[in-house]
Formats: sequence, C-alpha cells, structure tokens
Amino acid sequence: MAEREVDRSVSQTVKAQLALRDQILSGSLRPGERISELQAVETTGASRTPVRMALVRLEEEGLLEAIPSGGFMVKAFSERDISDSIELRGTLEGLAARFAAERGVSARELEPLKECLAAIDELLRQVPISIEAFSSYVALNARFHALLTELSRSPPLVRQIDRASALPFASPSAFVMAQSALPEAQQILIIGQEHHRVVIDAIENREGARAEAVMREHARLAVRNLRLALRNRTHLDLLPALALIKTATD
Amino acid sequence: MAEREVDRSVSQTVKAQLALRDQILSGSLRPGERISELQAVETTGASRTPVRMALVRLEEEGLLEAIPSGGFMVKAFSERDISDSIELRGTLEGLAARFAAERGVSARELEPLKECLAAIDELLRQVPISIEAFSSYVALNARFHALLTELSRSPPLVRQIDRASALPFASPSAFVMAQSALPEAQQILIIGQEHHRVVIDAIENREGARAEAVMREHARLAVRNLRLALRNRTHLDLLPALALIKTATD
DNA sequence: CTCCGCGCTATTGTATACATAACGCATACA
DNA sequence: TGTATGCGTTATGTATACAATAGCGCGGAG
Repeated sequence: MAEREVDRSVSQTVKAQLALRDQILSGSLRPGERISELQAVETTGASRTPVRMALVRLEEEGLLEAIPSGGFMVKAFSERDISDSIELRGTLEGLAARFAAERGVSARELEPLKECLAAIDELLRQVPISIEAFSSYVALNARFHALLTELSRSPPLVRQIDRASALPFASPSAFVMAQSALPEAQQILIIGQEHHRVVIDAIENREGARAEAVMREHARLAVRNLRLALRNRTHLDLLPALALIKTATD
Repeated sequence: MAEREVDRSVSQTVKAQLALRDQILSGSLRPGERISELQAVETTGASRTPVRMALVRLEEEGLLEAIPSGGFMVKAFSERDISDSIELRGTLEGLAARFAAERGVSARELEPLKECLAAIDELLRQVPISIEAFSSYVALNARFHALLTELSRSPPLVRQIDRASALPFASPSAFVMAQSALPEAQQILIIGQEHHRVVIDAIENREGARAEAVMREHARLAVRNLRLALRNRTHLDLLPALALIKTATD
C-alpha cells in the first residue's frame, strides 16, 4: 500500500479494536446504529481484515450485536439490563471473595489491597470531593476489584468477571457517581469503602460466607443508587457516563 | 476458486467454527497443541479469512488461547478449573432462578419445564439406564437448564450463562455421568432431578432465596461427584467425555 | 394513485496475494 | 565441542480483489 500510515508498534487488529471501542463509548456511534465496515476502515486506519476481527471481538465483548442479514450494530441497553449487569458482576465477585476466603490468602497478598483501601480513604477525606480526586477514586476502585478477583486463584472465574466487566456500566459504584455528581454521592462511596474493609476482614478470617455476602450487598447498593439516580433525571444518556468512567479507568 | 466445494447453505465462518470445535472436542486436536491455520484450512474446507474469524470466536469462547508470538493453541484445563467452572455456572443459574422467582413466572411459561421434568422421570425409571436413554437424558437436562435460564428474563444474564456453558464440562451433572458409567451414577441423577423439582416449586411460590440456594446446591453436588469420579480413575482424559456430552446435546 | 416487480447499488462475505516476523538449522569461530 | 550468528523457510498478520446478497428506488401496470 502506498500512502497509508502504518503504526507498527501495535497490531492493526488491536488498534482497530481500541479505536472502535472508543468511538462506541464516547458516543460517536450511537446505540442501535449500524457500523459500516468501510467507515470503520477510514476512521481506524486499519484495513478491512483487522477491522472485521475487531468487530467480532467487540461482539463477543458485548458492545456490538450481529445483525442477522449481516454486519454489526451498537448494542442498546435498557435500565434493567444495566442493573442486572451490576448485580451479575456482584454475584461473580462474591464467589471470588468466597474462593479467596476458603482457599486462604497470605498477608503479603493482601498488602496491595490494603494500600488501595488506604489510598481511597485518603481521597474520600476531602469533602466535597474534587473531580480529579474522583477520577483517581475510579481508578483505585477498579484496581481494588481487580486485585480482589485475582485472589480467587480461579482463572475461569477471573475470565468470566473480566467479561462481565467489559460492559462499562457494570462497574458497581463508579457509574452512579459519574451519573450524579450529587453531594450525597460521596456518602455512597464511603459506604462502599466500608464494604471493601469488611470483605478484606472476612477473607483474613477465612469467613467465606461473609465475604461473599458483603460483595453481593456491595452490588445491591449500587443498583439501589442507580435506580435513585435515574429517577432524578428525565433522560438517561449512558454514553457520556461510560466515556467518563472508561477514560478515568484507563 | 476453481475446484473448492462450497456449501452455500451456511456461512463459511460458521462452518469452520463448528468443524474446529468438533476437532477440539473429539480430541483430534489435543490440549496445548498449536493450531495451524493452513492445516485448519485444509480440514475445514474454508479459506483463511473465515478460519481466522472462527479462531477468534473460539478464543473468546474459551476453547482456544492466543499465543503471544502469534497464533492459537487448544486450551488446557486443570481439575480445579473444571470444578470452578461448574460452581461458577451453578452460581449464575442460581441468580437466574432467583430472578425468575422474584419477577414472577406464569403457569404457561412453566409448562415446558414440567414436561422436561416428566420426560426425565420417565427415563430414570429404567434401572440401570441404557446408553440411549442416557443420551436423551443429557439432551433433556440441557433443555431444562436452558429454559430455566430464560425464565430470568435477563438478557445479560442469559448471555453470561451461555458463555459459561460454552466450556463443555461446565454442564453440572452430565459430565459426571459421562465419566463414570457407575451404577450409583443413576442415583446422582435422581438427586439432581429432585433439585429440578424443588427449583420449580420455589419459583412457583416466588421464593427467590430458596430457588437460588437449590441451584447452587445442584452445582455443588456435581462438583463433589466430579471429585469422586476423578479419584476412581488414574488418568482423566477429558476429551472423550466432552465429545460424548456434546454429541448428545446437539 | 398505489402496488408489485425488476434492476441497480452499496455493503458484506470470501478468497488470495503480499509483507513481515519467528523459528530452526547449519556453519563458523572461540 | 559448544555457542552464537546469520540465513532460509514457514506461518501469521495485513491488504485488497472478487463474489454474492440484501436493500432500495424507479418505473410500469392495474
């Protein structure tokens, strides 16, 4: 090919996947909209083969939906889809916490979790929390959940949780915050932080049932707050919130 | 292309995916083995592009693993991976059962479930069960679980359970039977059938917690029996069992 | 004026050619 | 004899050409 600029540092497939995901999450492509391969080729700079690979991956990821007659469209989610996804992830994380507690975790492995906890505590001390601090919070929260998942020592479970988390709004508490920059939102984060503390304690004491229960409660809290936030807004526009979370998490 | 026989009834991508999955599950390709695209092209009859798409899908499905330096290999699973997958699926199905119970299900919707139940009862009446009857059992059992999942009315959850079930050994009780054609295996199926009965009863009476608990117990039973079956065999060869289950389920 | 049918166009699905990177082998030098 | 380096072969990643299908619009007929 003559004039196409090729970035050889990452594969074209990955590049296309990241670019398309960005377009979806940032709202350039709206839910229900059909994705044109040709257009995707132009915007991503890759050729059709890697673009198609990326589309397949994004479909498996749950962001796209295959159209029976061919091609893909951006998936649309209902309010219940979202709350179900949050609860689903909470259930999975509950299982992970139980596995961690039952299988035993060394003090050294818990260290990074506790550091996360302390860092979040530090951030939440300022009232009201600043945008920058909130952004850090989202990143730290994601890290905490990822570390906790790892403690299960169960590759299939980790994999499944990763899949469940691919849907950006599945992140338990961050979504609610991103939606509603309400003053009481900080209170919600503080409650969530309490859950984090409890789950670590339960794992340390090898109380599997308690570890599981608190993670499920953690998700249920997020669902309740999602409902609350939605009721305070006439129209829910997911995409800006998704973009906010994702950019902060990266 | 000149002499390539092209079957236009299904897409080449789907054809390749099915063919490759068969090869993996039947044991033609062994765990850890690298899959050669060229070889796959020859055995599936599709060209490289659809073969690559199929490989990507199978990777997302969990049957293949990407090799960092390029290409794919057949994923290998440990005993714990398998038991974790069963418990994982049980947890997800428990959530589905709870959703069904909490959201309410009409008598008409429960009808097909009860038919499944009765059909399985009929099969289990013959002692010892024949191979043909067992094969029918596996199919009916899969249908029961699929129907139950659907009752949750939660597309994200259904999707996730489908993913979890892609790993063939994730099927709660069928695996154990396929492994060990022991006389006591039938007793296990009968206990499982009792679980099925309880979950339907719980859903009818809208007892979410009970519905969830019994599905998780259902999976735990399968895990216990898996451990037992494995202890009775010196070497576990998964693939024949997988093939048995999959062919019976199709 | 409306509805049915035909043909065109645009877009996806498939095949293959080309580029590039990894692996292995052989040879030479220490 | 062992190791390192370079070249060759092979397989993967990418680009593009070709084929087929589905959607759409236009025109004619009732």
